[in-house]
Amino acid sequence: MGKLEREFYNRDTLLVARELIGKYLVRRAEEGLLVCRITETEAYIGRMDKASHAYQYRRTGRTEIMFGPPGHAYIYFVHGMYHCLNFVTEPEGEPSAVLIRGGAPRGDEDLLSLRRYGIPAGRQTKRQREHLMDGPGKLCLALGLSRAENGLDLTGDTLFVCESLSDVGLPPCREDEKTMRVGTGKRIGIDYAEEAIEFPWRFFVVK
DNA sequence: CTTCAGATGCTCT
DNA sequence: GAGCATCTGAAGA
Repeated sequence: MGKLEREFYNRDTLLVARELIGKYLVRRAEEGLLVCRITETEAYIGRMDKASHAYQYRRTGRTEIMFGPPGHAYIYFVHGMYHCLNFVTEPEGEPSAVLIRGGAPRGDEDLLSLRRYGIPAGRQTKRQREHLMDGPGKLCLALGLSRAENGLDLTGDTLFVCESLSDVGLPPCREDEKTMRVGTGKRIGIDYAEEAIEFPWRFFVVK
């Protein structure tokens, strides 16, 4: 129980991606703890995956962090406007990561809403409430993550994953107590990846 | 509900 | 210079 340790990430990327579903992502910010339940992930394995930035061990300034030890954040900038959060997996030298594609707000929802929309949760429209962090770019906005956080050690205190809300002093969430099933499917937004388009490497919560 | 154009700038060749 | 692990609002069904 408690915060996930480095050995959790030092494993097969598909297993890590699947097991992250339902766990809690915590970011310690200046204004307080930003928390969400992880609801959607995708696996990327550089060794043989054409969708990975590190395909065939392609090592550049951007992919460098994936070649290091597991349990670190890989955050990159896309489409001129957004950021995507990943967790580095597998032993050092095997460039692999899990993309955090979506979350559900937990804890103080005002903090998340202020980061994402600049207004407290109570002033959100229904549409805003339902799409607060249901995509990788939106999730980074709500959690206040950008390249400044690239490389953060997930075994530290500023960005980490834990098993239970009680691990960060929050009461349990009714919704999360229900038995959860994990769905799988093709990854999103990788039309360039040829045969890798078909890999069922996306994982998500199904009610 | 779905589709689609446009925004916008870093990253790699 | 081309492309991108995205998002939004508008318009149509």
